[in-house]
Amino acid sequence: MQEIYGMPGHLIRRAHQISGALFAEEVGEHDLTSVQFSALFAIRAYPGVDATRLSALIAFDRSTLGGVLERLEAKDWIVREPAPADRRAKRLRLTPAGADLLQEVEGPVRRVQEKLLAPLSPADRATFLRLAAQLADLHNEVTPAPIRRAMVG
Amino acid sequence: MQEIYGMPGHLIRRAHQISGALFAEEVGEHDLTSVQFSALFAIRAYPGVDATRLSALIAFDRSTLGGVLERLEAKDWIVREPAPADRRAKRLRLTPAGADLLQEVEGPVRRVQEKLLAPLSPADRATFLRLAAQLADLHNEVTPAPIRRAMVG
DNA sequence: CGTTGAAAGTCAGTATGCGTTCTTTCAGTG
DNA sequence: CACTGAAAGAACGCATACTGACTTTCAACG
Repeated sequence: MQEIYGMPGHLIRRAHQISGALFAEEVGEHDLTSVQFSALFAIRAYPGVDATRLSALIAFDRSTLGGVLERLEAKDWIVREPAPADRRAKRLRLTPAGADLLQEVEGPVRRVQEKLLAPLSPADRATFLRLAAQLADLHNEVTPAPIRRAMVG
Repeated sequence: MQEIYGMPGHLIRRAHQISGALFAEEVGEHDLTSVQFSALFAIRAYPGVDATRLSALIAFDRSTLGGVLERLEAKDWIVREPAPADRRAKRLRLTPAGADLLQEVEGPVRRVQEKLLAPLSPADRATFLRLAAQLADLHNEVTPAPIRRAMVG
């Protein structure tokens, strides 16, 4: 079993599992998941994005994002208004309630990140983040790569 | 958006996403997921385990594991036989086909792990694994912790 | 030996995550 | 301006994940 415990794939799955558990612990009472938080955050940063660009921004699968946006809309945190120039696209915006919620949870979300890295020494935290970012960035071909400097908004 | 891109939670989600994509690329043709591979591997290491101990060994949610085992059984890779001493439990074993498959995919699975870490220098790979293991180990309270030295088999 | 609390599995409900397909709409081309 | 290929969403199917409830069975205890 040591083979599995040492596999990067297994360790990454565990880290993801832990990340989700911590997020639920700190933010779950707001009825918000980490995925939904990322979507709200990105919509605030780029008011009026369409779903496809949003999916690229935060590296979500397009199909998955549909359901996420549906739930956010049902909770009255975002609206999907038709784009004037393109009748296929729908522009996404936060509602006042969505903006309020986002502000409320930013503290708790920061705490999640701190708790997540708490087992590492401060120096190791920086190293871990650097290596994780490097790993993700250099694998942008295999998954929906984020558009860092997209022509959005 | 830089805030999100630098969050450990986001980076870990990306790493998990990439890991899954690489696994599908290398092993997907065998109709096997990374989750199913872990289960098969652990069952081979501990023939006769029950589902609850298996879930602890590989850090799976117990409810989730039910469906995974069902699919493995449907593909004739494992059998669930009633435990003689405890009529609640079902002992898990590989079928010959399951054992064959596992051997077949071990090479490809190793390649997945190598590709996953390929963006890092050899020294950084070791560091990343060490830190990820440390992070996972020291968070064992918040999620189903693996029983490293369980009294199984 | 009967009661009781816990363990093993299952099931229902909700939320991702990804592949595939289909419709609608657009944009470039001849 | 008709045609074609591509883009944007929506919808369907499968596979995790996890919570909570429920049944069956066991084991410990008085």
